[in-house]
Amino acid sequence: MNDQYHHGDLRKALLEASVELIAEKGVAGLSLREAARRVGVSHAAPYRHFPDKNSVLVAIALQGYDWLAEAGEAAMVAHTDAQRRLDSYGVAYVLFARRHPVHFRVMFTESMELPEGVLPNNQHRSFDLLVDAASAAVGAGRDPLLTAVSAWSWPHGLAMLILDGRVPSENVATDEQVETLAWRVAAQLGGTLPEGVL
Amino acid sequence: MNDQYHHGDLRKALLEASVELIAEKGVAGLSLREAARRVGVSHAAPYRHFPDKNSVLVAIALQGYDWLAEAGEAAMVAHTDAQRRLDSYGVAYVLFARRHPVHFRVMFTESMELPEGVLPNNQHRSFDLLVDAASAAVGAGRDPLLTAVSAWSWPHGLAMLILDGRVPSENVATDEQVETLAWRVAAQLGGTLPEGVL
DNA sequence: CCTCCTATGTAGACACTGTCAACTTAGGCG
DNA sequence: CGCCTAAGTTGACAGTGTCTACATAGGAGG
Repeated sequence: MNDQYHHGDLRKALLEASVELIAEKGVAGLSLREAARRVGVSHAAPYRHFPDKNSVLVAIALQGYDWLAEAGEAAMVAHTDAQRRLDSYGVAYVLFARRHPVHFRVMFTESMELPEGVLPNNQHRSFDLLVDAASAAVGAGRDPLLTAVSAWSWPHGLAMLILDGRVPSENVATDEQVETLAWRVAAQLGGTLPEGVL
Repeated sequence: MNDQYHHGDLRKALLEASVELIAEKGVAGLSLREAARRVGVSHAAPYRHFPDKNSVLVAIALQGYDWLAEAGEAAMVAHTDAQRRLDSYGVAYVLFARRHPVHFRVMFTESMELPEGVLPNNQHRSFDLLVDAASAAVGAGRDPLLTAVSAWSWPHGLAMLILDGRVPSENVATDEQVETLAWRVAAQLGGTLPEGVL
């Protein structure tokens, strides 16, 4: 009986409905009124939980950054070799984008404006991870920034291209295929292929 | 005296105003009515030249694909070594994104839907170029698709990260810096640095 | 030179959106 | 038990994309 006046956890329900909506119609297709409608609440109710539409996007993005950090950590912990750790992060990055396409898109959508002070320069665990791993992988005298940017660029691009349907779909039909492709790209770009990835 | 009833070339003027608007407020901030207003024409006038808002985005994107193809060709023609040609394409790709950020964003924005039959699977000169160069760079028995995807992923990611302000801005303040960074990333990812790029 | 046809423009309407202000209600705390 | 406040509602406003009906100008054909 929580479909009364007071909803159980409207904030959460709205976020879920928003993610669904974005999955259906894209980030630009998100409408707070439609989300409210789906949750069975009036059109202005969302404003009791979010100051504006952008804040909904921010909430989804922050959730995504956390998940990405977890996935990256989990992937790197299995390896000790610095380059292998970087590659693992990259593969996990691509796989994350594939498994949470809505969150990934929102994280990097132009129309979402992060509040001042929150990741103005990528100050988030998910990015610190990358920078730390890059520093560790850098030989004396090499540039950690360059290493980090390189290690970030290819998974970011690959993830985007896959989500945009720019990689022939028969090559990215399953999560396994995506993971294999990511490893092979990593190898092609200077890493070494771990055993058992073909 | 073309501020009469009939505008000189309203279609072109609208496209220019749209690009300006997007530069100011992002792709999501484009409004046909506002563009019409800036051009000094009524709110429905754009519909004499474009069936809908999406078509404006498509027109901008197609323009961008053409420019990208030109830039890629121009960059590759100077080199004969296959890997060097691929890297050159990548660097030109990043530089293109930097010089035409609006077009680049529109080209890869989720909210633009290309009409059926136009680049459904990247059938455009700009992408053919890449695939051809990849095929040429592939040793016997290696996978051309993998090579193309790899060679596309890093510039695409790097370009996106730069445009999103995710690369510390002091490292990408000028076109020269961007070009140098792109070359260094290419080298870091398996290519070889051409002479004179530091 | 005049007339009429059509491409190009305008005006007005509709449904939808984000957002605000004013009102209502329910549920927990004194 | 009553009241305060967090949470939800209703109604309004400006802005949007898009449609339909109307207006006009400028060139083609007589």
